[in-house]
Amino acid sequence: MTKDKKIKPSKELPLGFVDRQEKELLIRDFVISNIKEVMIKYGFQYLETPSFEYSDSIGKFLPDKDRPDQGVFSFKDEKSWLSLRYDLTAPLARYVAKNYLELPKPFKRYQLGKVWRNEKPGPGRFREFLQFDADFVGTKNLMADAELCVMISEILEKCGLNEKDYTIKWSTRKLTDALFAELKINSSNKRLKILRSLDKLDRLGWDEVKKLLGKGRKDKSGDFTEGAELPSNQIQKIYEVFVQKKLMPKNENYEEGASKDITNMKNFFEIFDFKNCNFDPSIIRGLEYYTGPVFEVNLNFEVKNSKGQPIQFGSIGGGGRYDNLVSNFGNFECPATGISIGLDRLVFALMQKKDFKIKVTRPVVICVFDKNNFKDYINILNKIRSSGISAEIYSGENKLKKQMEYANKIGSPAVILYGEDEIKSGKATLRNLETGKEISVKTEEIISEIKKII
RNA sequence: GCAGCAGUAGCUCAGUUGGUUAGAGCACUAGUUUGUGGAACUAGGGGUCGGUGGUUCGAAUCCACCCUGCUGUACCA
Repeated sequence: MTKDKKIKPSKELPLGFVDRQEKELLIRDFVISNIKEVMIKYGFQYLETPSFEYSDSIGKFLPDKDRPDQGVFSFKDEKSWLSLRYDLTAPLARYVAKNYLELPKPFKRYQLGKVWRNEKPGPGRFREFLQFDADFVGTKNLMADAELCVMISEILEKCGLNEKDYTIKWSTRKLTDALFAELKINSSNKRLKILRSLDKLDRLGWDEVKKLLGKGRKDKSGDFTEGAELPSNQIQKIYEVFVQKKLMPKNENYEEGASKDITNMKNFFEIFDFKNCNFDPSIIRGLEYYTGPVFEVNLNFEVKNSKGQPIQFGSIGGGGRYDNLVSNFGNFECPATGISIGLDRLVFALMQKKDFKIKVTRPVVICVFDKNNFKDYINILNKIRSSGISAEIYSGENKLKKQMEYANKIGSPAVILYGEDEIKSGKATLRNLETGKEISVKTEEIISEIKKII
């Protein structure tokens, strides 16, 4: 080892990236296996696309800038800009456009994969995370939108949540379209500002959103956010629609769009006999590409950070209909709808749920007394392993005390001692690490005795 | 990006109005027990006090800038 500290490499992780340990990974595997089961049951195809895409095929155009727009990780090879994908929807649109003629219509696929965002991490939010997406491509039928909600609910309940642990809320973007028509707000900039403000209703409450719609808002750290500068009569109108939920006054835009979406969705939920969702006009979802129904999945139990403080957790996923996204790639009509779930966030929350337990398998440890006796140890080891039980021979070079400490630390259920005394008597010693009880067993009986312990 | 708070041992933190060799608990190592973990006791190792520059006889402590983390907020195709 060198004494010069300056040449030691850093042991820190890049901002927003984390190491994940066994418990979290096992819960993630559990969630994934549930997802796969449900997806097969609902008839979705499994797809994988690469982590990198050409920047422009996933919506990043970089005319004269040195780097593609912030938010994505990008680099330039000899010819083109490449970006790590920031979601799974954009690559899906690219994939569908590329294989349009061959694909069945509608095309139903699901995908699990990491996505990356080059932005500031928050509580439970990282710059690399695992996403699950399921989409219907090539249908205008709102049954698809409703079925996505039914399906996601089935996945969550399979993962151990009960119906009170989560909420699915839905609305349609046509509602805000109708509202903008009613209020004669045509500036897309202003529309966007209003949408963003309304999207914060559940987190901030109406009083704060009201400030955002008007002159602006100061948050609790003292930072000021500019408002949309709407006059108070317009704000009042928005209040009636989105908070009081008195529905829209009659106008053609509403009748033809939002109203149809809403009755359609309600109808399908009824036919599916699906009750665990609520119509909520304040569900907006910031994304600009949504065109119809939108939905959001929220968890209802308290989530804490590593310091034990409760945090604003927000939604674990959501989705909606994006009828124009795929057609960006070509001159064909291609309506679509889909849902995304942030798996790491779901797992993070599941880990904190009191009644949620995951089984971690740890090996029985065979202690080493005599380095010349590995033949016996391996015999015992093979016998245990071939019966399907996890086991290992202590792989270090320490004395018994250290071996016991090791077994204790890894959470091993039991150790097997086979030293001079055991060789003489022909019986191994099996120590239950939880109770500390030791018994002497013939090698043939080892397995049945271990099974009593684990 | 903006704002608030924070950075002292592997971890959690203490460190008085600036004053010699910088502390505790947990963890680690060794021993009490050379064939026995989770308890106890004894001893020990481990820190450029986030970084750089400044003020000072003297800085973990004061000042400036930077870096990192947490929380909120903005943006999020």
